[in-house]
Amino acid sequence: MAVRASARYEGRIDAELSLSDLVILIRDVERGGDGSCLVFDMQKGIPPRNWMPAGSQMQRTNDGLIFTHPQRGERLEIFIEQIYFEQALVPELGSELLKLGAEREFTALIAQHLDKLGDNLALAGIEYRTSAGPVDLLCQQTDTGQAVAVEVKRRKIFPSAIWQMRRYLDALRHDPEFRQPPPRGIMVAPSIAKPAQELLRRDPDITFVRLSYQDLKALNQPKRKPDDV
Amino acid sequence: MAVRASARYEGRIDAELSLSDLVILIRDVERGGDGSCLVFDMQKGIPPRNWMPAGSQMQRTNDGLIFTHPQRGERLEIFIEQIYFEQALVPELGSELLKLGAEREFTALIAQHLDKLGDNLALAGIEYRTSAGPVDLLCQQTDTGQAVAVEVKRRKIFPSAIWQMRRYLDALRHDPEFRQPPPRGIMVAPSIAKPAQELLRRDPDITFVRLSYQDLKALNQPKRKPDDV
DNA sequence: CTGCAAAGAGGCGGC
DNA sequence: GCCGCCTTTTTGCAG
Repeated sequence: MAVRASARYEGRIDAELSLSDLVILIRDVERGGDGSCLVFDMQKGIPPRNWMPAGSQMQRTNDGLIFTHPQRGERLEIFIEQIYFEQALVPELGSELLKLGAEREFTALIAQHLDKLGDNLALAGIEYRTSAGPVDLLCQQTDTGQAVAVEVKRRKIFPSAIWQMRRYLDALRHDPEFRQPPPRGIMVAPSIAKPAQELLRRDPDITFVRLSYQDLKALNQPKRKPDDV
Repeated sequence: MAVRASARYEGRIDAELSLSDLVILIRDVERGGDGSCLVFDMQKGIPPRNWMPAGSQMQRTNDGLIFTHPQRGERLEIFIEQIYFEQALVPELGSELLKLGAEREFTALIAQHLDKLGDNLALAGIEYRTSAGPVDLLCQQTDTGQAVAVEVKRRKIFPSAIWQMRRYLDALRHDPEFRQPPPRGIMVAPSIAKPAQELLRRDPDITFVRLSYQDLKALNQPKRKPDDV
């Protein structure tokens, strides 16, 4: 549905959308949808300007449309001035999305290439759960038995990630299985912000290894020469 | 545009979208759009299944559509099996969205009601920048001069927010202006998760004040009785 | 530009 | 259900 309309949302915040040219996607429950509604600017923006969650109820009025979600206390009113076009249809085939290269695969690849992180590392656990949360990879030095927590970021590392690692290490220091010798940490990411690097400079327990998903994928596909495209 | 199609995205990750019933929103630059493209499942989901950012170039092929964004190294191919409908139009009126009740307003309201956080508090700064990041509100005890960092969350507090506060306090302890007497912190939010509460129980420097945007709005509009609706 | 954090975040997996 | 964390996060803001 494409319209010229304004809108008002009340619920988790209050919001007013000015009169503008909009595309509205309605997932009508009666037509196999989940009861959600999305309102987009026709010109720009990835996120919707307004929306209602799955399970909303729709009412048509003289002015336009009203969506309500009583359980969540949300309400979206759309005041339609002009309808450019409207089309209803019943979807039959749902979609499935397969993603490769998200953090899970990145972590799995690193687990296959622990030598890139250092010598004598053996995998002790994936998503190992500490009291401070799950560590992406837990390794152990085969020579000393030292636990090595590995935190993988697909994007640039910021200071909060360093603190996250510090919490994991602190939790491991209270874990009877890994407390001795004192554990250390490795941050793996394609890049690191300067303030985060400064934190590491003063922290003898945590190191940074620069590695991207592309780097690791290349290791698994070593047959292509660099000039092949 | 509503279609039965499959899609393949290559760029920041690799992704494959199965053959399914989809709604495609194309912001064609030639028609006043920003060059972005959004692909939605007709049935469900707030976020798009696939998308391309603003500034992408579109090509029509026999199979369907190809979007490329060379600068960002992204590519989205859509293989169309059936077109349910297609409609092109030129948007004329862009939208503006006014939001009330987001964290900025919440923080501003708290600044007007510091008495709700404790006695003898005076505002020293909004979004006060420490070396660890900006503190929402910085206050000072008028009696002792103690700095009081206030962190405002519009939603439930989780442990990471407590650690965020600890970093701010640590930064303030190194700030010549506020290091003495040792600063303390107040977390303001409508609720707090149990693990976060447990952290606070052991932390004498940080306290939690339960307060929601609705609560504060009510304080500014005290004329209505509770039974008015 | 980088750094940093909010978002009406949504969505996923684990417990 | 709560909790923790990732996201092709996007968006906004300040230095």
